[in-house]
Amino acid sequence: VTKKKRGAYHHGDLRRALLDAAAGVIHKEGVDALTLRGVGQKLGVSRTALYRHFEDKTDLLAAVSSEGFQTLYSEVAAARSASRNGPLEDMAVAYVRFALTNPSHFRVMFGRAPDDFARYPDLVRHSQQAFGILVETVSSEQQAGRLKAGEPLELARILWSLVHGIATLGMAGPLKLNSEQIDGFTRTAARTMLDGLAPV
Amino acid sequence: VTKKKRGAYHHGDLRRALLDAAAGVIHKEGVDALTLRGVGQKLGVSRTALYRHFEDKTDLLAAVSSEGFQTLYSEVAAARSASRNGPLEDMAVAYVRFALTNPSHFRVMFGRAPDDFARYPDLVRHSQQAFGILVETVSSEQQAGRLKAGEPLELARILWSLVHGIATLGMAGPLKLNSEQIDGFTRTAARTMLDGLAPV
DNA sequence: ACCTGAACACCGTTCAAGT
DNA sequence: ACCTGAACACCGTTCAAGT
Repeated sequence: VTKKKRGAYHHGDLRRALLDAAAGVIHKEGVDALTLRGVGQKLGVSRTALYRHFEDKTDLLAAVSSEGFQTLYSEVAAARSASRNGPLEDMAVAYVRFALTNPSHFRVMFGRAPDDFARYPDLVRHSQQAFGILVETVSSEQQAGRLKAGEPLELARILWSLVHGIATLGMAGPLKLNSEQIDGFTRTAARTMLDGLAPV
Repeated sequence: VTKKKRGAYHHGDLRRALLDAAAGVIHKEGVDALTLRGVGQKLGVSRTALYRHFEDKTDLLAAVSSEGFQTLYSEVAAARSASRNGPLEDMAVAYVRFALTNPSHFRVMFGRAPDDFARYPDLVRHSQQAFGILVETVSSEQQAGRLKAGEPLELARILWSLVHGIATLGMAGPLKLNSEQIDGFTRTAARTMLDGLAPV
């Protein structure tokens, strides 16, 4: 975040800078602390400059959310590639880790009313991509005989619910697990579920 | 919501009225639409009358949240008493139904940063009570030989995560299930998990 | 005790005007 | 095109004053 001299134009990639600044505030202080005026000020830009790049505040949040889904996707994909304990278990750990490392960002991605974000095709696409890798992995695990038969979409939804629940509750506190315990808990939960999904 | 003549005192249970009005706005229009001024106006009361009963807006939301946990608890408890398909499965359905029937209320209960609500003992107590009935049920199902042995607290956490994930994702849309499908999905998910939890 | 209006320090957003 | 300050219609919250 570099200041620039007053009166000069930004003339860099202001959109990128706004996105990074917004994500930074969200990460450090939470969504409630995010104000368009504050972000502008931080970049040495007027409070309305933002409207050249985003329709409104929701639009900004949708873009931040969209980038969150891209990060989530790539971290889950990396976990699958480097998997040591089975792809589904390691993907689950990566998902939960992302949530606990970026709790405010995660809340922006999932904490809003569905309609708020439905009209952002980019966001919808990236969130579907993040789910897609799970469905795909379930399918290939079935074909490899490591998972019981059944509609892969349904099995994926069940697994996603479990992992998402751990992420949400672990974050919100009620699970009362610290960051060292959470990995182990996630693995236990995944294995418990997988035992029930083992081939007969 | 009855209007009263201008200038007169409220002199009823204003706290109760404020709580109900707030919950009503949250239910119908979402949390973002909740303003202290609007609630006061709806009750024919000045915009600062509320501060005689609540410290600030967060305090109001904590109280609304607390009542949400009480409702959730009693609906889950009722489902256990009237259970036909096993207590855990029917409790799961009740939990998810509550979330989908009161999505905005549910988001207020779970969607905030943990620290926001930690300092409200009433809220903490009621949310723990809601979790307590699950731990207790897991424990009694184990004693009845219908669940495999193990730390009941851990098994309860796993089950809670699954059910909470369904509630959150079902609500947010990504699960893409309508209210008729969600019951069936919840039952399937619970059974899938329970198969893995069956005694050996 | 309980309630009031006025005032303060903020917001997001619009818009005519500048370069 | 991109950026600006002024203005508008809101917020939550504080506070001295009323009954």
